[in-house]
Amino acid sequence: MVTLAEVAQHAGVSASTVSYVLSGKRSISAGTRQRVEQSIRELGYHPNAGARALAGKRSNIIALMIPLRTDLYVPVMMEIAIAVATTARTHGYDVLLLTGEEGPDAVRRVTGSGLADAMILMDVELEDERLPLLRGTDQPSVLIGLPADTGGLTCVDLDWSATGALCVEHLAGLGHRDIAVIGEAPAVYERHTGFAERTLDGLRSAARETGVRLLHRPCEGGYDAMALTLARVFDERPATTGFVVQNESAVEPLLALLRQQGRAVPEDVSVVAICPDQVAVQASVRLTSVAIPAQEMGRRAVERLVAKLDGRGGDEVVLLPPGLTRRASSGPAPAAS
Amino acid sequence: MVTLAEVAQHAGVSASTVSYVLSGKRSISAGTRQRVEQSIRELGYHPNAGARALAGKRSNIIALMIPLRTDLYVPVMMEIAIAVATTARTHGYDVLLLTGEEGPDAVRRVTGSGLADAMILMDVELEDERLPLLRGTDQPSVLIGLPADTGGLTCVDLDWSATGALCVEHLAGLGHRDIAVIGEAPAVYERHTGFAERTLDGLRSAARETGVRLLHRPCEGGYDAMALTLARVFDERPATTGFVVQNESAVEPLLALLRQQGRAVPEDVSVVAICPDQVAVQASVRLTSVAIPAQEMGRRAVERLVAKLDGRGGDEVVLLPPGLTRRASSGPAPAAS
DNA sequence: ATAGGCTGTCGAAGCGCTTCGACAGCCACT
DNA sequence: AGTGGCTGTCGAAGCGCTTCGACAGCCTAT
Repeated sequence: MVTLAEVAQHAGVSASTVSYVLSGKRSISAGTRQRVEQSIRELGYHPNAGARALAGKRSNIIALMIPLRTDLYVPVMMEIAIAVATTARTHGYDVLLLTGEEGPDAVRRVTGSGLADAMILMDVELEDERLPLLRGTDQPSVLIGLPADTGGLTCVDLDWSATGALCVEHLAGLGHRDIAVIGEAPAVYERHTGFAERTLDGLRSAARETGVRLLHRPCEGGYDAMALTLARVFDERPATTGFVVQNESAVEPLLALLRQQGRAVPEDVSVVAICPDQVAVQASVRLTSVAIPAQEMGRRAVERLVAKLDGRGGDEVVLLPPGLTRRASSGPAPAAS
Repeated sequence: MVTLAEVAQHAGVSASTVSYVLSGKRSISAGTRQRVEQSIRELGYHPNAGARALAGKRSNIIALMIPLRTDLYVPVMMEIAIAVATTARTHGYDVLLLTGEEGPDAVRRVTGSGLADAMILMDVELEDERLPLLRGTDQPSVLIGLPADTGGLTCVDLDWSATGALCVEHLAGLGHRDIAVIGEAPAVYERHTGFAERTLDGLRSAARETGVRLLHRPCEGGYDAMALTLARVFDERPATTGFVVQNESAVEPLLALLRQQGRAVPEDVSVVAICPDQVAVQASVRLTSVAIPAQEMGRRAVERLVAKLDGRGGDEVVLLPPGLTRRASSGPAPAAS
């Protein structure tokens, strides 16, 4: 293991000079700088992370807490995690992966041990038990997701309410009067996940404003669950011509079932999905959809966090505006039969 | 921030005594131990990670390098990552998330800086450029996946070759003579990802032994790509009655297309998938499948790694035996028409 | 009664780095 | 020529922990 002192000796300067070359916190003459940099390269020096954290009082590590569950759209989580990791690296930070398993204890542990300088929390519930801890510490944090009370917190999320509204407005604009919403699994609503409830709010208020009828049904993913749900929908509202799907593992089953029932998309029934673009494009019918900007969310979260670590900017709620892309799955409502 | 010294003072002992209570490396009288533990609790003490790493020469962090790409089955990666994180925690380790982006540099950085004590690499290619570095360092590592040359390396993986063989044997045993393999995206084969090539080997040698004809076609995920591939398959081998699918995002499209063409599963055509159980169960036809034991792989990788860190056990290749679960998508080959 | 061996605790050194204050040398003013 | 202000470099003091050697006190075997 090469140490600072060895580099210093090799370059013929003192250890502190090498340190200042590395950090840029004091001016160094061009000649000295070059000699030091040369020595660093020749010796293959890497600063020791522990020593750095100890002396500098910051670890240059960001903790990312991901959900343990896999009932929510996993690729989105993964994409966020990857975006967080790569963005963090561009700012000189590494990412520590925490699972939801430890719960609030993880927050205490990380805060207390100085393992990480800051944290990003995913899968935030409306009344999340980790929030009091976050408010009670001076360690910066960013939530991906919106709790009920955002006071004193920094959050980044898609504007789910606007997302819901957008879907309804699109369908209403095409003349659909009866819209069914295929939602996430019941468990997601039961634990009061913010995005699910907010989407619902947006859907409902847009329905009210445009005067369309809305039927919301949670749905586990998969073919069988979807079949049951769909049967119930048409049972209760035979005139349904528009679907909004928020559960990605219900998308393909829904399309298959509609096909099977002889309902053409988009001639008889229109479908709007809330899902990553990749899913929308790969489906058996290219889906009109509102994208979930996973990368953007991860990137923005890190950027806000780094800003806070640098003492720039304070608490803030960043809501990304949704965008609807029209593809082949939505069209004018059929004439009433 | 509470320090060791403060705990020591509070408990009326020396700092080293507190340290020994924490580490258990020297015997401590019951009374002293209790007083110290009491003080730790009262003060809410957490050892400082940086200081610990510096003095103890180990960070208690495991680095996990996940692929940046998302053309491979993402939920599997995610499940592995989560399993790694939770298993690591039970052994007292945290997990640092590295993306493939930095490539070999990440290995150098982590090794050189003492950021992590060991690393786990995912998405290993047959001739991976990170391998020489791994062999050249004394930092323990485990690969999830199998490179061409496993000398001096520890690897954990599903036995893909046996997996392929199992699929063919199952179909051959049911009387199928013409089998089509729907593989991963072409890019996966082009970069010589071990698991894809090994599966193919297993499929081929089992085909040779059972005397069935095999047609292998790489396939991007999604409906359109699958439609093209399927058309080609039936064009070249009209008598095909068995399918092995290794690309999870091709599973549902395949089923939909077969249905659309009036080919009943499993009466006319049998399908065996290589995918996580969840996918097999959620599909529109409950799929006969060989499971990808993502959790198991993550867990085993950490356990091997911890063993190496503890000086137990050396290099070793752990191949998990595949298991085929018969569900509704496979049955006897139809009588030749 | 004495030597030897345990057990439990302490003090001090040191891990590799950052950062503060000191200061030598130089320039540009008076 | 003298003062003041820069600029670039250095030495030393820690950061909070682990670990080594020392040793006091006690018990057992002779």
